[in-house]
Amino acid sequence: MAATIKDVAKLAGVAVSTVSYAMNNSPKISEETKRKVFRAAKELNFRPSGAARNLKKRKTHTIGLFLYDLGGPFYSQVIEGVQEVVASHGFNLVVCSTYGGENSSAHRFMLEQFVDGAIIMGSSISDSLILQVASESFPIVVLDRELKGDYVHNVLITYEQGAYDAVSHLIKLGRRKIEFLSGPVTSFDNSLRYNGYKRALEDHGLKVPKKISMFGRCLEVGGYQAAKVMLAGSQLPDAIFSANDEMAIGAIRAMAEVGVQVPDDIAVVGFDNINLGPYVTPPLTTIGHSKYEVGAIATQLMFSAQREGNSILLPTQLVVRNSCGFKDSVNDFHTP
Amino acid sequence: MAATIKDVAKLAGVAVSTVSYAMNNSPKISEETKRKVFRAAKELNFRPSGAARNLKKRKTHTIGLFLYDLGGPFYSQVIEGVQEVVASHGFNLVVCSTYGGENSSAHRFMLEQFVDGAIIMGSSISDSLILQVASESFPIVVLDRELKGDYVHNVLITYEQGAYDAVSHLIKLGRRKIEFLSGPVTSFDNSLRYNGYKRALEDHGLKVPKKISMFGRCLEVGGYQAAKVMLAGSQLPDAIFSANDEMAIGAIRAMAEVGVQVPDDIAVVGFDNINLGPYVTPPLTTIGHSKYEVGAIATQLMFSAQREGNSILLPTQLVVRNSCGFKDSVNDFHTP
DNA sequence: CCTATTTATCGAATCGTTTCAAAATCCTGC
DNA sequence: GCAGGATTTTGAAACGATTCGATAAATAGG
Repeated sequence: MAATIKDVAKLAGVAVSTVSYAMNNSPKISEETKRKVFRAAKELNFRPSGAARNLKKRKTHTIGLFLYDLGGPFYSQVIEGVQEVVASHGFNLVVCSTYGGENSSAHRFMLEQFVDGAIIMGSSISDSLILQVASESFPIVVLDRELKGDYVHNVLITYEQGAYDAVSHLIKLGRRKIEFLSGPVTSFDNSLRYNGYKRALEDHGLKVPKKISMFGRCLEVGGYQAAKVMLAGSQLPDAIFSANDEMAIGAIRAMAEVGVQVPDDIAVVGFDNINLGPYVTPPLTTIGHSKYEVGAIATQLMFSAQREGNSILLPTQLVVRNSCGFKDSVNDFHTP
Repeated sequence: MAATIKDVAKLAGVAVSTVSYAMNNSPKISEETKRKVFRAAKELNFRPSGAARNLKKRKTHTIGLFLYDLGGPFYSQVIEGVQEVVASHGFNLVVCSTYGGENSSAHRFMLEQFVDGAIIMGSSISDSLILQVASESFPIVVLDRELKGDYVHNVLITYEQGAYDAVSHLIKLGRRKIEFLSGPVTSFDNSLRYNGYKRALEDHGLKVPKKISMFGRCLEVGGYQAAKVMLAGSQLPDAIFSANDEMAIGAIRAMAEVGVQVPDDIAVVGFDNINLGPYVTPPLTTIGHSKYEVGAIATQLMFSAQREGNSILLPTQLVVRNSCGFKDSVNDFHTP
């Protein structure tokens, strides 16, 4: 099998501890001995066992980023932010999925202390597990919920305000009958968006229609189907506020199919400002937030090693494009 | 600190080995003792150390997926394919970046045997390292190059043929002066695409123009800039074959800005069939390949545990949309 | 009732490193 | 040439689980 430090020691004619020091480039070891050790190590193709090292040091030098669904387009920028900061600290980063509940890789890694810290997004890891494992040697940052506890930090986004802004924008443009295209009702993010939507309507003296249910996952096809159902109804709204861009795009497709004009007949505003937004017809008005920053800040928070849970709130911006019927782009921060 | 198996043993009044057996639900242990042990474990909030387990078992039960850039939109479906198959084997999956060469997480994980197998995509992990570490207990699948060795498998895609098909399609539609928008010249994928392009031109008796260099990374903005340079030249081509969709989309944007009509003036064909393709104006004709399948098959290959390196070749398909001037969609397999 | 057999538990060795404290070796100045 | 300090090297004890073989306890058969 693979050579161990013992084999190297034997071949180099020194003690095991000497090899260890040499491999770690300790100044205690003379240059000559180091050379001998390196030569032996190379000859045996020696590679130190991470498992043994981790066990002895009780550290893994690795941070975990736990996401529900690794494939999601939304995540990629968050990942980049995390990656960058983790690397700048000289740590390793592993990204893994929380899909599968108790049996997910993420779950196991948290329990078995495979990582020295975690950034968690997209639920499916319970609050209680997080509170159970968070500690000085295992700080945790959650991105998708408010959770207080020692060594548990939050990075949140002003989703409620963002939704408020989106809907206010629609109202300002003269829309009165604005429906909400909802994501999964259990989602914290979704309910914030709904609250903002509701508050905006109420503040402007409009009555709040009943929620539109959505079909399947919170994706393009869900928006498509929801819009189809809506279009089959009697009273069409004059605007739709969608809990995310994917669904908004699906809704636009559904409307295009039956000849409903966006934005002339119905205005649409999405949420998240995904890359696709500027490319659809009409280009999607949406609420943006800086995903890279979320990742980067979350990671910094994790490394800050404070006991008391910190909570950071990041802003959203209205990104005006065409789908709401207001052509002059005010602050289109993602023109491709 | 965290409780160890020893503490549990003491509290439960049994031997360490008994706790171990109990925690692993061995039938050797009586139900009563198990209950005692579980109670003690819960009370101490005991969580077994993965590092210790890995060391003793010399297995991590984890597969690594090593990508250059975790954020890439292209990867997400590959990741899903891998994730699914890995999970179906009851293994953990970690995704990590090869960015940073010797210091990348991926590099360290390979050396330190943090994973029991690896799927590698996007170079930056050298052939020699792969050959060095591949073994019966560490099978490797590479997705981006041809590499032969024991326990090293390849999953390749008929990129050359795909490019040939794309260019032939353009020629069939009457285009004669077809330029190539190149990705990084060092890339294996890119050179296959170039070869297919060249062969198609030659087979049809057309002369091969000199390559268009590209600017920056192989992204939308690279295509945009390259097209700008091209448009500034005297002799415009009547078609562009782009090494990937992102650059094709950038090129289309550049042309739209100066009033060059796609596809009337210049036809454009991309490569990869990314999600964005159907949404741009005009919808992008491209060469598709099944990314999910690549991931799934690669993973199966990895678990197959064969010594002799296997090589699997997956096909590409021409996806006709509008950007090449042929409206009737023949086999648009990604209508959203 | 005693041996034979099964069933439960235990002790100790082990996985491959790190690291402390002790031992060995090397200097340096007198 | 040697005491005493600095420098190198070493041995052994961890780290926290698993697992083999041995022991102890329970059950069964005659």
